[in-house]
Amino acid sequence: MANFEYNPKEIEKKWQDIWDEEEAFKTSTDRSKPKYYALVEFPYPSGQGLHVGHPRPYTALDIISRKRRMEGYNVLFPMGWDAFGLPTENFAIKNKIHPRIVTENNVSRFKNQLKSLGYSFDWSREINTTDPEYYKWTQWIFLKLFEKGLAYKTEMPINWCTQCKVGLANEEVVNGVCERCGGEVVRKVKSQWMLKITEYAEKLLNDLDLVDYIEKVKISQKNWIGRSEGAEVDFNIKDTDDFIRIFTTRPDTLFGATYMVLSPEHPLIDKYKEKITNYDEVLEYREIASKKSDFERTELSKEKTGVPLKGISAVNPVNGNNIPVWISDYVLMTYGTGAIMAVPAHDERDFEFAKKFSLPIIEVVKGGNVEEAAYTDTETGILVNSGFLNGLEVKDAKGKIINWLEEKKIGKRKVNYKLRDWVFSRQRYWGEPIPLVYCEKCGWVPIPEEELPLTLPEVENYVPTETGESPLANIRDWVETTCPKCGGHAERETDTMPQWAGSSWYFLRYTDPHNDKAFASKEDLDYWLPVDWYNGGMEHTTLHLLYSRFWHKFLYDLGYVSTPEPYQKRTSHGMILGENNEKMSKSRGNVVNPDDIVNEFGADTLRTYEMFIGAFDQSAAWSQQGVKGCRRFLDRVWKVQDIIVDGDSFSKELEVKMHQTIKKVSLDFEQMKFNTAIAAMMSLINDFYSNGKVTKGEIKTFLILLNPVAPHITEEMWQLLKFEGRIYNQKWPVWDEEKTVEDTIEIAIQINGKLRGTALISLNEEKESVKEKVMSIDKIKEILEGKTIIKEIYVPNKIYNIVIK
RNA sequence: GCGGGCAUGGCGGAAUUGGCAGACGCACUAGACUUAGGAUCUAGCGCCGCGUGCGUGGGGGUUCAAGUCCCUCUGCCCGCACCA
Repeated sequence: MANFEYNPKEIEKKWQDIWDEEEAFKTSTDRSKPKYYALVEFPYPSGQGLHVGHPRPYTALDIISRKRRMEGYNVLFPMGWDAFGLPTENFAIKNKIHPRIVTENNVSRFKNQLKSLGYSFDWSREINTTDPEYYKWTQWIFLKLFEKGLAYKTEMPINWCTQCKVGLANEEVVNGVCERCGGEVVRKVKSQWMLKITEYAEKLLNDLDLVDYIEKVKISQKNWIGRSEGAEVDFNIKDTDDFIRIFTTRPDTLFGATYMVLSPEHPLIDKYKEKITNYDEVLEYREIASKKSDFERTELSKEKTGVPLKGISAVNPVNGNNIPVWISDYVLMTYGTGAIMAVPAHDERDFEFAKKFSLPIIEVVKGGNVEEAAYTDTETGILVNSGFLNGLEVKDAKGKIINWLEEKKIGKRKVNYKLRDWVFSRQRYWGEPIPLVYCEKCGWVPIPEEELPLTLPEVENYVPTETGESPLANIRDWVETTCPKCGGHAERETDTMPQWAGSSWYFLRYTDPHNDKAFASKEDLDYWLPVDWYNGGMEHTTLHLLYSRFWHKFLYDLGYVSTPEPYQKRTSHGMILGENNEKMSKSRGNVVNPDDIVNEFGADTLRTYEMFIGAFDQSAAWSQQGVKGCRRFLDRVWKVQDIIVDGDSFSKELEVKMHQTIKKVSLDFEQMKFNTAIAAMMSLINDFYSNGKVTKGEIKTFLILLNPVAPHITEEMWQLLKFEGRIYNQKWPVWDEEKTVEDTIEIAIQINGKLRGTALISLNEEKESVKEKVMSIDKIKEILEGKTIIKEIYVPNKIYNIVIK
């Protein structure tokens, strides 16, 4: 029958064209169907093209999407391009090609590659963050944030990449170097646009309860937000009316505070420069600290450094003791109040500092030896040396001292977050222009909505200026403009937005991508949101997820979207490593190009292998041999055509196996256990061959099960076997639970827990009758000879265990 | 340092509530078909001293029964990293 070879090259192109022509995967406008929104992270179209890591999540959700369509859902499964960003710009600078052209080329390459893999994306909804029709709305959302006071400009030390000459968010600094280029990062003070994500800290944390994210994603969100409860306490600066406000999570240890530490940047230092007798020394320390990158600050942490503020002392409010004030870079200006009370007896960092500078250590919680090490246990300790707190447990002491502080109005209960506001400025060309102008008279003024998008001007040169200004700053006729408010002279903001901007709301645009009246219509947003299943890499689980949740919540508060959370479910895929078990990279020479796999083996083989390679959420090493095995499987699927016989139902021999496989594949797909689902299908194919024949009913079901994984070969066979219509719009098969179990079962016979034989029994056979069978087996009789049976345990349909002495 | 994850044949990896460890694939071995085989098919394939033997990183425990539960130790991977 199959007198021709399986030829993926031919059939894959053929079916991709047919699907396009038939608009097979175009999202339906039929609102009567239940909706399903499946989302994968849209790629950054790099110059390298697709690598084999990309298809892993795409294939996974393509499988889910194809299955959902067969289950009767109206499915939205879109794709687009996160195309602003540094690599494109750097490439453009180097090769003197406009980044728009570079982007176009990269996108077209990526798109061809994705198309060759047969994904069921609705390409009519393709979006591109660099398209003015798209970034118009990115700018629009920014203006809303500005309008609501959530965008502000401030002078602040930022991480400055000396190589890219660009400001980086904390998150983009990895191990002290620039995440993208690996260049040195130093601190530099610049005026920056910031977004007040901290205002949403509590909601971003609490609403994690509303969603179904894998646990490790929730944990990383929580850690990043970093909520901690404690108190703010004011310490009087002796002989002044000023106070040093500190934040502590251990107000119970207040009696043990023997000195204070300010961050080197703390403003009170300037205020009291007259009083500080060693001010030169202080300035010198501050200078050194500011030059250090965050990385150096932490790297050199083995040894604490600091300078006392001579001439200044503070008063511990609980006991009136005078205590010295120091500055040290282990106290960060960006957390809490930039100042701490130091309790060396019960904080490791303070302990280390106190030991180095011979500062007093007072034990206030019993349980350790505070001469040897800080005692930080909060569960068991009892307060000592602490006046009215003596004898209390830590948790009770905390409550009591906070009440006391609040009564005396020298402190209050306080919640702090590690999360900081989002640095939203980039001094770069290839990003969304920030749609604000600065007017001497009116200050920062948004450009009118009808003038959006504010497009990027054409420039000769994309290199940032030496001073760190964006290249836009050099285009005077773009910069110079009039104030929309007063009509006077004004200048445009020349910073652009970070790459995170466009990806913070792209999932909303997919619901209505061509709308020119709104970022998406309320109707489409209401129907499609939330995203039912969002899969992406672990590397995006903190930032992208947090940022896009923030924007979504902001739009929710404004009434534009109707769900408090954007993504109902979030899963994560593991990385694909090279054959040598190392991360794939050019320099390691272990990169596998998906095009080569498609050419040699076919897209269906690539898809099958990517899903078979191992547990979806774990990293897995590529194996060319493994790819071959999957191709061999598809060859065997193809050749099954030789043994097909008539019959719409399942044969008696295979009925149970068929139902078991339908069940296994259906459930495994849902749990992203693609590897075992494919294993089950391989096993079924093996059974087809050992059975010597397959009915049309069996092959039909098999092809539908395999279709989400290998859509081309199954579509082709469906046609060759003259089944009706297209496989892509068949119904997903259902299993009959009763038919998933054989009526004859082999059980294990154990003696003292060790396997000593097996017996065939009928399903749910009574213990007595099973016992008879077991006791009649020669080998069992032999072992039992002369022994005493103490106990017999029968687990129905599983084991029969005899305990003897 | 803190948080999370992992450890099973030669390799990738399977194993509901504890219930026949090693599904499925790769590699390997033997045979068949062949001028040929890096194609295909058939069979075998955890280890050894071949036993009433041993075996899921090491040690201990609970249980009739442990990869799975508890205690403890070791090693690897990924986040975060002076967050008061």
